[in-house]
Amino acid sequence: MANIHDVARVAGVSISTVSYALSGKRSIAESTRRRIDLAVQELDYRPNAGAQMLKGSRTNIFALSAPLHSGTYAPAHMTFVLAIVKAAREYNYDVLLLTQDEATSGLRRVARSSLVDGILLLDVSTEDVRTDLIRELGLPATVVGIPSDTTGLTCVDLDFERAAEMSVQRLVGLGHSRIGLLGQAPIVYERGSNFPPRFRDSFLAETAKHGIDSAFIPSAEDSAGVKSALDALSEALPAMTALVLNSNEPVQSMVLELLSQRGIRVPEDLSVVSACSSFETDHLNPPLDVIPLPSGESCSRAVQLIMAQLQGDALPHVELIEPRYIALGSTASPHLP
Amino acid sequence: MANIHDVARVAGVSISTVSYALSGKRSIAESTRRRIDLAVQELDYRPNAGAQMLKGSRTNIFALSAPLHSGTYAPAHMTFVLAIVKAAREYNYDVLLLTQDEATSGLRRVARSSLVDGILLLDVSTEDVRTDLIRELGLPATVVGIPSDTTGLTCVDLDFERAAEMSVQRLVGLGHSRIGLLGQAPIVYERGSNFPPRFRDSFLAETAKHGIDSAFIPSAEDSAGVKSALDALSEALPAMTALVLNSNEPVQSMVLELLSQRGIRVPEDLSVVSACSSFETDHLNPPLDVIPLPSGESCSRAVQLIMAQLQGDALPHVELIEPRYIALGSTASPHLP
DNA sequence: CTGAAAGCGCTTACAG
DNA sequence: CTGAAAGCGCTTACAG
Repeated sequence: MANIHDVARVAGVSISTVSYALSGKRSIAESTRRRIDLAVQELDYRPNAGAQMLKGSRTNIFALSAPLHSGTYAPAHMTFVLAIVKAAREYNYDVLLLTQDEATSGLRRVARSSLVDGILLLDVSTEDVRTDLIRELGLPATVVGIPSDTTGLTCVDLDFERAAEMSVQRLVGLGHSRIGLLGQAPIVYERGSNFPPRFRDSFLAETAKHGIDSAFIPSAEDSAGVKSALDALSEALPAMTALVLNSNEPVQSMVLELLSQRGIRVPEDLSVVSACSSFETDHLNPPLDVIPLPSGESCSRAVQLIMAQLQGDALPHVELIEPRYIALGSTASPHLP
Repeated sequence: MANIHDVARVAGVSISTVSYALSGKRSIAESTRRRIDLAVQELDYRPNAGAQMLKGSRTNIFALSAPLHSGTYAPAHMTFVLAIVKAAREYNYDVLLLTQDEATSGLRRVARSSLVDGILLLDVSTEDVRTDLIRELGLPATVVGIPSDTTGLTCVDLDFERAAEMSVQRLVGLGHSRIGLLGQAPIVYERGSNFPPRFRDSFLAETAKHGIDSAFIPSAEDSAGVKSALDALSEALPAMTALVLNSNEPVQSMVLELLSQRGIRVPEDLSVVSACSSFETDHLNPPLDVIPLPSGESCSRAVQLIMAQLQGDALPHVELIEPRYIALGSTASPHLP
């Protein structure tokens, strides 16, 4: 493999000139730059990553801690992982993937060996051991999600509270006064996952604020579970005219299938909103109004925030992304009896 | 951050002794080793990754090229990614995640900058540009999946042909003579994905070999698509008594739901086999006989094979993993009319 | 606008 | 059983 000395020799300059030409850290005569570029091309030269890490102050690698918790919807998780990689690449950063098994030990290892410049945390729970570790390591880090104690952390996430409010306001604005919320699997609420409870609590607070009836039921992910969750919802909230879904794609599909089987039309008989969904709802039948879970935006912002920390001009803070409501025709004013 | 000189000073030895003590590459007096271990503990020392890369011949990082193709079932994909990371960690390797956007340029970049010791390819298609690149780079590499031209490549995958044979043989052994195969989305077969066609072709060959009737129908993934695929299958193969599913979890769920709705009992009226499935089938209703897609085994073997290449004792070859048939009660002898 | 040189933190022959 | 020293391939003050 060609090294910087080879390039310098071919271009007829010193290695420092080659280094500066490549980094752009000082001005180089046009003709010199041309010769260096040619030599680089000819030799297919790329600076050795190890040498750059050792000498430079950057490794250009981030660690991504992406544990797959039970109950986490894998496609959404995958979407975030890919979005992080994509966002990191825009700053010329690569991503080292760390998983469940090594949640804290792996982070500690890559941090202490100076293998990474920073840490990105995905899928944080309310009480997450990784957040303590991050405080201890003192490395630049961004958390996607909001743990209960955010002291000293940089966090970014969709504003789930606001998303719940938007869902309710939309439906209340249309005249609904009996709104149900179908949630995720019970385990998701128990294991301290951070956003489903945030959504649920805000939903309940907002409906209460408007003085209307509401009910929340979590739902298992198999068809029997969805069926019984829907039944429980009807029972808890007779004459429900609007339904907010905060669940994964198969569950939402099943709900629509069940409604159709029972002759319940959307939106004529029931308005339905798909809230904080990681997938497209326009191919559902019918397409659902949606507040998207903006993985691209969250991850892109997460990377920007870690880059700012690397440059030293950033203070720990929590950043909430404003939700967008996309109407696709699944909500309407309720039929008044 | 403490470096090797700090450790040497605290332990009262030379840096080379520290290095050898940590690498185990030469024998160290018990008392010396103890002092070094203590110093390492006290300083929380970890060798600098960049320096090790530069000086040592290994970076201890693999690149994992894991593009998410349209039509790929994300949970299965995620399972493989996690299994690769887990397997790599057992050899003290970390994994750098590369995605779609940079399929070849990213691999070239990390290879030419000596950032990685080898490359792992996931989800290869029959004609995959990444395989040519791997031949060109000459770096250790393992491909999970079987492209059409395997010359010079090290490949590992479940033996899908054999899995299809096993499914058919199981059913033929029970006396079935009209066996249907429900496949994945049509796009999966068109875009050159490597295993679904392998499974399909082997299924058709094996049923032909036994002289029995069979039919193959691909299936879209939404409930309407599954319904019409099942109908098409019944039409193509009237009086079908056994069904092989080579599809993702939501589709298999929907199939079982539809069968139940139509009063078709499993296995009394229809034997069903779940083939090459990345998910557990024991919580389906009813649980399905399954030939698992062994992501752990494939990935663990993929990493073993790349480690062997690093040690220089490995020749390019294709390695097929023998499928296992797990009976969970969803197959039985057909009712004779 | 360019170059010579120090040094980042290791590993590993070489030497005893 | 241990140490002194060279050198991996860069970056970056320092100097002109």
